[in-house]
Amino acid sequence: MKTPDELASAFRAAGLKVTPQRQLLFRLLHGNEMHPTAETLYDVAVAEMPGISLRTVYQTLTDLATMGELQQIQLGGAARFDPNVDDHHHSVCTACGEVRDVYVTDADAISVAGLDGFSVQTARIVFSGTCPRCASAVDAMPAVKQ
Amino acid sequence: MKTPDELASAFRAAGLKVTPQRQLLFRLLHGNEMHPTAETLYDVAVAEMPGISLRTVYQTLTDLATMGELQQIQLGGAARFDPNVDDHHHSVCTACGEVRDVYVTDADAISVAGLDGFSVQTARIVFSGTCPRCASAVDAMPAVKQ
DNA sequence: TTGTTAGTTCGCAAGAATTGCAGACTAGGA
DNA sequence: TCCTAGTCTGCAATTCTTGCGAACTAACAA
Repeated sequence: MKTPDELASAFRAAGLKVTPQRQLLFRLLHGNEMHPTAETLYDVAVAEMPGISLRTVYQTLTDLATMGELQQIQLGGAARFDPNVDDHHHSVCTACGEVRDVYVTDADAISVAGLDGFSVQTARIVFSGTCPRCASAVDAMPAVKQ
Repeated sequence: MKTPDELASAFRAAGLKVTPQRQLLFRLLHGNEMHPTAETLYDVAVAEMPGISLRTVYQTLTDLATMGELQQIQLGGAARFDPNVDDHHHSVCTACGEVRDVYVTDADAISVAGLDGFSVQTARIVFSGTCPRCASAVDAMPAVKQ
């Protein structure tokens, strides 16, 4: 994602206004690797700007996603937003729900069957499994009877 | 997914009952490549069994997914269900929303960075783009002024 | 065949996530 | 400073899904 200043310019260039609410969200998102939901981001935003509405957070996130400054990730439950728009993918821990960025190289090496003329714009990979922290938490747990 | 008869046995073996509603759904799902939502499947089911409830469809789909007989796909909007539990992936047309199965080989060839001890259980790829039908529909459309 | 009961179905209400709307407000140019 | 297109907020509405309880029934035993 662009820097807050660059986003401000981009918004003005697009005929959109740069409001304090938007500036706050630009700042909270920049470099953010938490893959927040709208609600999560709202919680943080409210702490800095009491009175900002969840509606505005949704609106701004949607705007940014439409402009391609944000990647929207659907994993079931609330959508997550990722300011990292580099070509990358995600891992999701099925235990704690944490989402992390994953970089895949040699993706061109794979062979795909069944596309039958389908023209691919994006290919997104989601790795599901257990993050190191949750894996060690299980190890540390006392045995549980089934 | 197993055949309806095999599913019936599996359900009984698991201490679950085989009701007419479930048998109908087993049948509607078997070999189904439509990737239906719960609602879509319900519409078809009601036609054959007036009175079956959407609640039961959700319940049965959840049961099947828990048993691993069904893959649940989250793409935003309603969840889709895929009785094909082979190792495969999906393409989604951004124009018409159609979901199709896609088979990827040599997937092991890719290199992944950033997993950092994350233990992968499943990797799912979603290809987004335009299906042949929608692509040709666009070609056939008169030019539109922006 | 009948009785028993654990599991199921159904309808409704509730919950979570998201969007539509309208009135008050304001950024940014004239 | 004024004007106005665009924005913000709160609320209602919508969509998708799940919780719950009463009525029902598959499946097993007698």
